[in-house]
Amino acid sequence: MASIKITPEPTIRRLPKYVHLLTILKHKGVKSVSSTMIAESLELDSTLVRKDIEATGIVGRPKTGFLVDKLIMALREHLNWNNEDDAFLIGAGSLGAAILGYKGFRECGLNIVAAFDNNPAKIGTVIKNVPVLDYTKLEEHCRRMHIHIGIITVPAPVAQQTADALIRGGVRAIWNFSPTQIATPQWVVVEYAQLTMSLAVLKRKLRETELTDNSIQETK
Amino acid sequence: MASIKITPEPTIRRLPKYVHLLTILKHKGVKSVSSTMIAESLELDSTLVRKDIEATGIVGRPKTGFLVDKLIMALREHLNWNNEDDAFLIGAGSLGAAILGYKGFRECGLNIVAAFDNNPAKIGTVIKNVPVLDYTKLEEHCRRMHIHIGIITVPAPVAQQTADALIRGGVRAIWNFSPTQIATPQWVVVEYAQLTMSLAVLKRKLRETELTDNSIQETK
DNA sequence: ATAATATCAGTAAAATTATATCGATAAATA
DNA sequence: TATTTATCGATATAATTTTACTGATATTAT
Repeated sequence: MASIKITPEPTIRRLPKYVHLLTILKHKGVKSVSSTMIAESLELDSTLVRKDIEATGIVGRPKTGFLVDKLIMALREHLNWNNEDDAFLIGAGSLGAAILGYKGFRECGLNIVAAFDNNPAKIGTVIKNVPVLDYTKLEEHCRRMHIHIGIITVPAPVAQQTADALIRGGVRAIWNFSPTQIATPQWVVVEYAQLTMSLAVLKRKLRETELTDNSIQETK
Repeated sequence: MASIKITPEPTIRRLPKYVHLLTILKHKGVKSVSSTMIAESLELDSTLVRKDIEATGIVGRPKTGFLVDKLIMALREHLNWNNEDDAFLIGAGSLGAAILGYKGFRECGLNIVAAFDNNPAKIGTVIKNVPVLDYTKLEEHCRRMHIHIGIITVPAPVAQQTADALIRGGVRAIWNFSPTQIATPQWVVVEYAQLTMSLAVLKRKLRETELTDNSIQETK
């Protein structure tokens, strides 16, 4: 019976923070770190940090904590950052270009090898060292290069058909930057990266603090 | 006694999806919609959708559902998208420029009125119709223009000092795109918008599905 | 006018996630 | 060497979030 311990999403979201903090500590020459210390730096509960670390399989030592080096490696391994995945990006607009230009994804095991667009003026050009290819050839290229990750940065109305093409090409995971829901078979992982979501949280919380600070009362 | 019903974060994150879907329906001429229908489109549980809508205060009618127009307005009101907030963006690099170039934030009640940078070559220029000003004048401008939202797109090592300047200038909410934790007084809302978080979820889930599909067993 | 049906609203239950507690253990100190 | 202390790991509790259930109600069809 297969038994992969699936990691809770809230945990996964915290892990990159740990990697970042630990990397800074490592550069400072720190050799070991306790969950207490991590928790204080990141304003979390220390038990929560220990639980999260548990997911990586690393065990610590009383009084000392965890070895920074080993912990970083285990976290990166758990997040699969040590295995580089090639990916295609579809939609070479301003958002697409920004993503192509961001160097940090390499560090997370993501290598964008080509972009696709249906604009003839863009096809054949190179953006941030990444070639822009013809959208109509997307499926074919996916299959030929065994691409497993597709990044969707096309306008909302064409997001679904883009996803369909990727899936026909054999893609297993889609990072969707369009605001639209896309329907996929269950074996395809879809992660929504929507800044509006994050902005919504920011603006709502700002309002909530404003309202509570001023002690305004809402009806009912 | 002040009593603002604070909305759970998972709910807030789903609300923009509803707005997007409903706006499409509205353009199609649909007048009313049921939670069941929303749930099916967005692959959620219908009770969850109803609970989320409850947060806006809108009530539906049996058999019919909710009026699309009213629901959109209520959602936008709840998210405070109808009140436009002016904001500053600090760090006019590639990520900053991409954010400045994205038109969709206007729709969410965010208006970026100026960018700041410490690079003399950039100061005085205009990026995507937004003027780039001198970073050393940040605090002063914040105070003078009564800016409440700051967007941090500076490199990690200077994120904290940028936040400090914003807070001294009276900012109440910070949208932090740097991967670093920033310390703030409790009255300041901080929202982390980190693509690496989202990517981490994508890559981890991809791995989990790969492992379970192949029925590989992990020790313990 | 009556019956059938889809849906809402409220309550209850389940699942997930976070926090608290406690004994065990390695390091530091007396 | 004995004692103190910080921290781990495990278990238990609490809080949050999601899902399930039930009765009421508006619309549609007969």
